[in-house]
Amino acid sequence: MAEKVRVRFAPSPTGLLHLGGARTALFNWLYARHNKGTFILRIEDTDRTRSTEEYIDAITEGMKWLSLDWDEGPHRQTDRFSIYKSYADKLLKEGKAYYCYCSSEELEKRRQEALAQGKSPKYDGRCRNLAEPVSGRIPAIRFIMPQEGETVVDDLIKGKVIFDNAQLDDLIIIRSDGTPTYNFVVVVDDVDMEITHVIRGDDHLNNTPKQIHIYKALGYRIPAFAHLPMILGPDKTRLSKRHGATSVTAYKEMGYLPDAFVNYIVRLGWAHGDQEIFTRDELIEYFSLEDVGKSAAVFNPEKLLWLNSQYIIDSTAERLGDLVMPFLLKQGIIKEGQILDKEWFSRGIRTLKERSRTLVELADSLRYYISEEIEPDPKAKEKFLNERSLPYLIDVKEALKRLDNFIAPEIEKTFMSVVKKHRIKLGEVAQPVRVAMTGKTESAGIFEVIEIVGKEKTLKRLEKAIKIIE
RNA sequence: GGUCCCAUCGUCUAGAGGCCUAGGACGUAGCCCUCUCAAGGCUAAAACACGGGUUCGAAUCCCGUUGGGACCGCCA
Repeated sequence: MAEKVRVRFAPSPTGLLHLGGARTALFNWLYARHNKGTFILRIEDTDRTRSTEEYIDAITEGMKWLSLDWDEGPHRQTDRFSIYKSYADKLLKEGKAYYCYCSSEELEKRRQEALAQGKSPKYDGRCRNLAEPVSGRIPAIRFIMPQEGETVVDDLIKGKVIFDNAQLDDLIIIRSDGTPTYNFVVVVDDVDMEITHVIRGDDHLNNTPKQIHIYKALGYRIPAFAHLPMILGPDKTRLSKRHGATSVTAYKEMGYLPDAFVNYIVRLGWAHGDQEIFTRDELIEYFSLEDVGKSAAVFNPEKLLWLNSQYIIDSTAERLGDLVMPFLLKQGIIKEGQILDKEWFSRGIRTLKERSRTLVELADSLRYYISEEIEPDPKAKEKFLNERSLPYLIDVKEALKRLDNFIAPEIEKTFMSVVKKHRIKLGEVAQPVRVAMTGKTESAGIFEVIEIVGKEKTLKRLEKAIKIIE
């Protein structure tokens, strides 16, 4: 390895950071970290009408949430227009580019006609050999593509891909308004930033031969390419808004842990034997482009949910406590400034870790520990808070009232005495009590719930349930 | 329409010609555990798209078919 690896993630700020972008960023980041190289963030905002500051913030925030830290940037292409201009002038002077006076309306019309006739809608090169400027028109600048021979893209993932140059057309590198276009700036920037490996989605594979010719015209060495397969929605089409949540921010808000999310998307197109769960360090150690698959992957929310639950189980109660706080606030379970006893809070979380798949679910369960009052779910109330369970509830309440050592094992003993007295199964008393305590038919172990809720609130909740029945 | 890419259980994937009676994971079903729900454990159903080659031998190599996807902008 003679040369230091330099890679970049180059999103256009025309939307939030989506799944596919996040994975492209992740693979670039992993490649850089694995090879002790440099990871650069570059904002491709040459399309000024669609790019916004808000989206730039959203993208960097998404990356921060995933802990994908960059070493250089964010560079912004709008800050670099003079660089592109000078390269374009150079090409013009060397006869490798020319002014094109066709209007976008004319171009669009010709394109539609060609398509309608089933022909390839490529530019016919009519301005290529113009002797005189067309007066009254502001020209765009086109790059001259070779029309013969073939271009080979030697891709690290797809292998050798051969393109016929005859299908390439002279592409616009500078618009008539003077702004540069994507296929041009991407090359200039990758050259200027000394990018060694271009790792991006395979929707760019067809652009690559054009870019290779620009590299050549500029007299630069061509970087290595690695085209990542797409991530598709459940209907196997490209992931888009209609597939529901596609931005990383949405997953943050749904209560996913960033490490679980990263673990999920890294396995879309990459594998390391049979291993499913990886620490960040393992990812960096194992990651290799050779292990990236060629075929597109369908996004599967169920598996992400499972991974998230595994990450929750493996997290400490203290960390989960910090993570769940914003959700408790948002779900109205605690108020701003409300202070919870740390030890008590962690105990509660420990009982809920393995039954919460997301932080939203965890917060929701925490409600029955934290809230003063419990509103029983109507169905649960109907099924368990009735005449039949009334005597059990009364006996449990009375027994607990007499209990001083209010800890789970002692609470269990009081339940067993009620069970013995009525010759019933534990479930017959546990379920009504659960509904009284949590409002639901499922929860953490009932003795632990009672211990954590505490004697005072427990008695209140039982009394309330008894009152409901009577 | 043209060009390019891709093809193993429903989904993510392991698989570099014999270790494959095709492995793991999610999901699904059943059982165990059990105060509920989970978690955990065990078990089951579930795939090499199809057709030709090459080879002693093919999920693996080649060709074709079919199917899916991406791109063909003064978007990126």
